Amino acid sequence: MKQSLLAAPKAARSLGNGANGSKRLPGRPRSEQARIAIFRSTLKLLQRSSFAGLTIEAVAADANVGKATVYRWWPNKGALVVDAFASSSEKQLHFPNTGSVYRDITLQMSQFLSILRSQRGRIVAALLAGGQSDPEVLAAFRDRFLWPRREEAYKTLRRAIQRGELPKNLDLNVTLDTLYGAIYMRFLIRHGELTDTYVRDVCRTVLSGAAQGIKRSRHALQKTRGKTRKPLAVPIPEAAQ
Amino acid sequence: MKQSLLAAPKAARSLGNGANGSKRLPGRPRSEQARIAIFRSTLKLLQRSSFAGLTIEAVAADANVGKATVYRWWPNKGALVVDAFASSSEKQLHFPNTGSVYRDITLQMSQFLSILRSQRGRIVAALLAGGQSDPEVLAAFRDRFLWPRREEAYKTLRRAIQRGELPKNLDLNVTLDTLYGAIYMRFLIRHGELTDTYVRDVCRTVLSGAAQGIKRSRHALQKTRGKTRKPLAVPIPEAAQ
DNA sequence: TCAGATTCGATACGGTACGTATTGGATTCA
DNA sequence: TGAATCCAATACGTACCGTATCGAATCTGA
Repeated sequence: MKQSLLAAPKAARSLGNGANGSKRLPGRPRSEQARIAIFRSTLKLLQRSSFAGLTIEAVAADANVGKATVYRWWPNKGALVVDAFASSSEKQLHFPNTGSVYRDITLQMSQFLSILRSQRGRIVAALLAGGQSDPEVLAAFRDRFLWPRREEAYKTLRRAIQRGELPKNLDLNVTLDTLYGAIYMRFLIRHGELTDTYVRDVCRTVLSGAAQGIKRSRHALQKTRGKTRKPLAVPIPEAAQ
Repeated sequence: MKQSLLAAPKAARSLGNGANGSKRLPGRPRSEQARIAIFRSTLKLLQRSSFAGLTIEAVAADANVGKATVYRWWPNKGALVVDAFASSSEKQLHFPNTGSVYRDITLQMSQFLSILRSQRGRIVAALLAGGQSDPEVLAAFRDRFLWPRREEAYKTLRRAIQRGELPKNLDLNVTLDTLYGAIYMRFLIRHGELTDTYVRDVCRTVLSGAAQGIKRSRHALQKTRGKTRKPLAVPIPEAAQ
């Protein structure tokens, strides 16, 4: 029986002497110390190796833990890596609220970029690479990393729509995939530099395209009449100033 | 000594009884039949497995070829996969010249999409996944797949600039990464459907954004004066008609 | 015609990591 | 105290790695 990477570990035992009110199961409780050490070693080794190069044996050895202990709680490498990554990437990459979509998104993207460029970027690459052979790894990446951030991105775009910066009928997913796809593509294929200038260029292109909305050759005036659109504020690049 | 994946195989021996004018080296010539069979089996197995799951032993067995024969000509799995893929994807994915950037790119993108959705898409995924652990695989993907297509894409965009559909100072790489990044992202993360509608939405967003060019708050009139810009033709989506 | 060079498929080899099983000791509850 | 569960350590069979060796096949050049 295959086990979902998202489900709780194999046994629903409480961790350590957690005072979670419920009855503690008999027997020796799971070692919180071992769990932490395994996560730490997983992330540490992933920064020097790749997903394919990471071995459970090396993780167990580095964490001073029995190999069977790893296999007891995680069914495979993908589950372990996803868990370790998720535990380390919560409460990160929030969107600001500056009153300008362009600024909100470029700021968050720059944060994202600095993560991708750091050692932790290797982990994102490892997850996406491993996800191509294991659908559950990919699903876990989406559920535990992509969607939480995207929920915030939706709110950011909706605020912009309410301000009149973006049209009401904007397809949020297309907009976000176009924005972030440009980042992911350069990150994964590495055919160009991931700079803050690039972030600004991408945001300027996509957001000004999104601001135009659906072009109507005939009915444009009727639709926008009576609604004053606040023009999208996009900065002038230095070279053109 | 590490060998480049792009270089010729380990020995520069001619294939079969090739009448290439030059002197044939002594000894038994390399078997063209074996080479073809190895490529065929590699691609065949990659459609059912992943990059990580593919083994040289399985390829050799499927091709009825000695394992040493594979290792004689390709230093590792990455080199083999890249070679097999490149040999099968030449002369594909050309850009049309319809007189409209929007049509040129949506048409080529739809072609690309149908490849990604087919069994062959698994090979692209395998290359990009494998490339995250092996920089040479990624380099080979760029050199033998990405750049040849991008050269054509440059020409397509330059034609559009000459027609006045796109501004002269357009950053071609940013434009193309934004266009195709949206495709690669959905393809690799699989969080949304890869449909022709998506292709049109992405193209409309990016190209209308690119058409606006660099917004100048003060000097816009002077710059565009005397040059009649042919407006970018972007179709109206059905839902809005 | 034959010697030399090189490839071929087949097979054997040591090495590494896999995932499982077992063992003996530690920790907790009833 | 006994049952239950965890722990680290270790042994095990399997799969694939990449290399080496073998005799047979195929080509060049003398």
